[in-house]
Amino acid sequence: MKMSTKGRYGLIIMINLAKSDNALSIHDISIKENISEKYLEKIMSILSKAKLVSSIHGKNGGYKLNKKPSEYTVGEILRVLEGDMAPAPCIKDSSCDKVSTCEMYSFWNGLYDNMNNYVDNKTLKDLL
Amino acid sequence: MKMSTKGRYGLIIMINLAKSDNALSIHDISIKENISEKYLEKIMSILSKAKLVSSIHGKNGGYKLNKKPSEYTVGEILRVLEGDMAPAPCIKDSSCDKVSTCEMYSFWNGLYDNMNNYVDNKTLKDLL
DNA sequence: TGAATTCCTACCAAATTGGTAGTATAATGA
DNA sequence: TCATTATACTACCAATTTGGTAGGAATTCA
Repeated sequence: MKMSTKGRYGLIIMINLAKSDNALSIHDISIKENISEKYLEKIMSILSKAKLVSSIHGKNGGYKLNKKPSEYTVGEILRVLEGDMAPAPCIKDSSCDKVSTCEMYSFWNGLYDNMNNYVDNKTLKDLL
Repeated sequence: MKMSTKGRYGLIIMINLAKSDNALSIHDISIKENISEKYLEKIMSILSKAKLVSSIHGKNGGYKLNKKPSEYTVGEILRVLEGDMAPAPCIKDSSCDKVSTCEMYSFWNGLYDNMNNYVDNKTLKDLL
């Protein structure tokens, strides 16, 4: 039950973008946060493909947010980077036919609701 | 943010033991839950070393709980199998010196509290 | 045109996950 | 006492995930 660096670094990136008026390049963020440019690039690519940020090519380019910080929930950012937070497969894929009698199903489901509720009720702006 | 099979199977095992008056062998549980004996054995060994269950050698042997189901929190079981649920390293190891100014620290800490609170307020008996 | 920048494909090492195999050790009960 | 039924321990292994690195192509600006 840990966040990987992808989720944690991704959130750091988003906070940096939220605090900046102009676009930030990978190079800028790399220096500021001491994360390798190559690894940042990979994380940026995920954020960009998910349309959470948009990119500006060429000189003076970089990345910027697509919405106001208050319009991003932390949940939507983390889900893009880490995938869904369902603690057990039965919560999402319904491949288990024992859910109706399973003692654990409602437990996992409750944990899932709890976590989602927490991350979806914080916006990027709340973190600043 | 997923539970591994170790945590999930481990909880299944504990529920089986909670429902049984006498000791259950790995063989019994393996058949009932369709989990390989060898993998069950590995998980049992973790539970046993953590003193959550005790083992009985020889014929008619097996494993049994050390306490009443109502005296186990689900949290203590999951922590033994999965480790602590701290979503970010800064929550547990204090190796990061930026926590006082970090925008994310209280966010991760809140998530951590939330999850612990949920799993520590359910007992094994609650799951039955 | 040249520098700065993103974009894309590939590769890689280490750790974790989800096991399997074989044998030693202990307890029981006939 | 001895075969049977269990756990205990050590070692191995394949697949996946994590956390990167390398190199070059495409784009934009000055």
